[in-house]
Amino acid sequence: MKTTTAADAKPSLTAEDWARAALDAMAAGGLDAVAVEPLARRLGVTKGSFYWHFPNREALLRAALELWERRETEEVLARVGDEPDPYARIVKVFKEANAGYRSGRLYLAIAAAEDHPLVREFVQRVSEKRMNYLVQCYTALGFDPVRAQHWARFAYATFMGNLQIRRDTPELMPTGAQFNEYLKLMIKTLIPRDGADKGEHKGAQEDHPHVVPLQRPGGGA
Amino acid sequence: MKTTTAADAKPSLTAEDWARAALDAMAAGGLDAVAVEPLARRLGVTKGSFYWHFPNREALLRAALELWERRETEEVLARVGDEPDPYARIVKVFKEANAGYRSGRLYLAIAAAEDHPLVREFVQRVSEKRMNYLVQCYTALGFDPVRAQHWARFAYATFMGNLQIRRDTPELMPTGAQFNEYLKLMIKTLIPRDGADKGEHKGAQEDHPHVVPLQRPGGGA
DNA sequence: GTCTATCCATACGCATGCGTATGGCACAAG
DNA sequence: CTTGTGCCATACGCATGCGTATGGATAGAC
Repeated sequence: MKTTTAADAKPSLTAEDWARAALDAMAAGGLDAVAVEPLARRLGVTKGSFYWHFPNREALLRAALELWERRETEEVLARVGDEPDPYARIVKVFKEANAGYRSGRLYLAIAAAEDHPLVREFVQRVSEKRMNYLVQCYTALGFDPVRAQHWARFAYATFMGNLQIRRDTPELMPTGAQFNEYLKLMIKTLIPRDGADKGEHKGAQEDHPHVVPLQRPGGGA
Repeated sequence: MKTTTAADAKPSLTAEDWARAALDAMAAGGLDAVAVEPLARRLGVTKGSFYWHFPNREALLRAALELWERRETEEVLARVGDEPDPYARIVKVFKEANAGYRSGRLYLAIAAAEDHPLVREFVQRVSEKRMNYLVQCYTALGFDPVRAQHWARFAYATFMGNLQIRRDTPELMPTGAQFNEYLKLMIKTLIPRDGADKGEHKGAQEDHPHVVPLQRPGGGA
């Protein structure tokens, strides 16, 4: 069996193995947890291995952040995939985001080290990509640019805040049916039916209605 | 003149001076920035001073967190003060929270170190207090307990997410009139007029209408 | 079998932070 | 003037992490 995570499988590590381990450490203990010697111990080797694959700690950090950025964009594409309905796209993103806790936790850990210039650079790119995706969704729903920006920011903020709540005070997050109610409330509130200012949407459907309002197929990716 | 912040004024430091400096360091560089020797340098003294006021670093951390918790609760009380209208209370909290960036940044820095048991304890207490306050507001607006919880969590998440956005990608936050539009949108969306499930509120007033719906004076503090 | 490149271990110097031990200095009490 | 206490400096040992220098092991090339 090849685990590629423990200290037994591969007789020879790769740079990406180190990057993966660095991301794990980051999620667990923040930026300062990305230390060469502890990572080496966890990988079952010594520093000698590390300084063969990387010139220094900064290079490892960069590799880890690049891996993270790649994962993030791939995950977003894999999650929403080929969903044509912009309404369903937002719903999918929101549900997946609130379900998968691991990726969000990693984001919070990385973003907490925004004082590091390299980290800041990556965090900004990833955040802007996410926001742009949401802006495109709301634009496809018929919102004018300014209102699409506002609603996208609103939804993104709510999404990020839920991550924070789940991490800091998980007992404040409901479970089971209550959680589904909570999700439905947010989705219904955060996705008005059109770009008009009044009369948001008043029908309470089952999961999400398939009333594709604009259906703009040639979006992006 | 007594500055109590630099390294010149008081000939003798107090434990609270250290706690304040620890909070400043926390806001700037996270939990690991609360280090004895760097703080001593910043205060213009040496470790000898610190270990007279505190037995160890953990005690400083506790003192700093206690100071933080005290500040947080005082600030909330000072912000909303004696506002009787629950609608206006939520609006005030929201506006103050989005205006004052410093306190929110500190919260994010502290919450990022939730792996530390002591930090986690304080973060949970502060978060629960804030959430409870919001739940009370929504309850005063006529929401049943479950829906009050949902809306309070929703609003709190949005509030936290805005902090995060402002810290990580400030260029995604609008300024001036755009920001006021954004604020108004969130407030209008996050404070439905009553606890009913349909027909949220359809009038678009100026700032916030003074249509006190329930006016429950004997809330709590 | 020898040679060479790949991958890693060992050992060192350096820097920084924690905690302790001890000495010093100012100032008020007596 | 002495004494004691509050407040701090200095110096030490210890631990951990970064980066470097160098040697060793293994596997394919020839």
